Amino acid sequence: MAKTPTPASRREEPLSRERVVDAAIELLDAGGEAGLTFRALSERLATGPGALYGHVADKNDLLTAACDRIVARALALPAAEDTPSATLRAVALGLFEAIDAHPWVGSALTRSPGPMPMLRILERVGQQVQALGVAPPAQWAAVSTLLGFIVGVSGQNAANAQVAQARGLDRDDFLGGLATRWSQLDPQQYPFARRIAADFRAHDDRADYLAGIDLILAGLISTGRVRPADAS
Amino acid sequence: MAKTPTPASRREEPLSRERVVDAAIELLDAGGEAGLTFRALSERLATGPGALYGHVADKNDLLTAACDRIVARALALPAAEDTPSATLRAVALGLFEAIDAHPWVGSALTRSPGPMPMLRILERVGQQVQALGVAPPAQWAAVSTLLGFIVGVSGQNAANAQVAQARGLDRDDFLGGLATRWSQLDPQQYPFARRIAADFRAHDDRADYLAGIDLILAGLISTGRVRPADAS
DNA sequence: ACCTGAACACCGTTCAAGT
DNA sequence: ACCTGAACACCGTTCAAGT
Repeated sequence: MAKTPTPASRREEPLSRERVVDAAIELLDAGGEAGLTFRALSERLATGPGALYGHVADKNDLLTAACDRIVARALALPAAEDTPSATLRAVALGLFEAIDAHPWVGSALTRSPGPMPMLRILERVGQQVQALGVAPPAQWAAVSTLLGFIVGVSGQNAANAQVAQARGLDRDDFLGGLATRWSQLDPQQYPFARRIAADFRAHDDRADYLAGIDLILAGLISTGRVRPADAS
Repeated sequence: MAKTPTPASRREEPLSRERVVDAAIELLDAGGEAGLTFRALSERLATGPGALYGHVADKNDLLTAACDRIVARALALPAAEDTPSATLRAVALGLFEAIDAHPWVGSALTRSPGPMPMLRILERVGQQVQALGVAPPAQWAAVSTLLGFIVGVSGQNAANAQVAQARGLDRDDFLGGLATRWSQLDPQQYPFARRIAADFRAHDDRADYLAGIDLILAGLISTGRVRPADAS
């Protein structure tokens, strides 16, 4: 029932945008998007709420900056692999895991399409698509498919985790409960959901995610946009 | 500068969950997620804010119900086509257009993974995946890929539209502005974004979205999970 | 049984006053 | 120049009082 997990970092160094964003990430990780409050944040930084506006335009700016920090870190991690498609898989998995660890990033990413965070992902994914040998006219469609899939599925997965956490369940109990409810649906109206329930209970998010990436890569190969040799 | 576009529906019939959700959708369409307020909603329904809690558990319940209404309508529309993949494309496009017309549905969908709206989409997409002849063990991975892509890309597209609308720009001006900014990026750090900028300016969201669906279908075929004859 | 609307415990944001 | 923190204009939600 601890209201303040860490008593608050004392005020040694002066306030800075970096320190504000760091503290915001801690609050977001601890309490989700609802946990980020200018009052809680200023308390943690041992100052008044008004002081934050010297380093951050508004709450949206703060959320985007926090999101960007996580994304930048996640993209910096995976090294170049032997083949473009292996690197692409590593980048995609790195993002999946970063969003899984910081579920609020999922919704924050979708909200701010213009600025930095999405651009970083676009660049990293785009470079691999180009390295795969996709011709310029087809590059945009390939990148937009991959981008949508990566951000969409990672965000969905994180949302699942958030709901589970909010209800105090672990992932397996949450999926299990959902699967049980599906298996009890009206067979006339929901035949597929009923039948898939068991597979859903046992599924591996990470494996399915990577399978999706591979499915898209397979599509790029089979439509002649990538030479098979270029995809690991 | 009209604060109340429609003066408010007079109170003839009694309050009901349906009427509350209908009014919520109007507010959401008019002002996005920020436009939905229990005060504005109760005013529109000529009652007090407290009265709404008789028909709706809380704001999240209301948002999910509104989302579900839109999704149910969108899924009811597309008729069965000649082939499963053509039907799948029609369903996917119907959702894309519904989310484009009601951008708040994008984020609402991602937020509530358990309940109805996602289940409806899962069922509809799942039935087509099954009709395509995908074997049961591979069905879940195929459905989860399609689901993530459909919801992810549609939501991303809607978020773009929302940001553009919030800044008072039309879609072309918004994309054009983004493309211009990309084309001015540092060529060392963002070579891909720079080069893709022109294609991005000219791209067709709907066409790219359908191309993504086809890419995933092509992947299902080439990995032997679907017989080519079964995909239109 | 259902509605009403004031009241409660919060928000993000601003801005005069301080240092 | 930068911080402070009270004040403003809002929220979602509750609940005694009404009908």
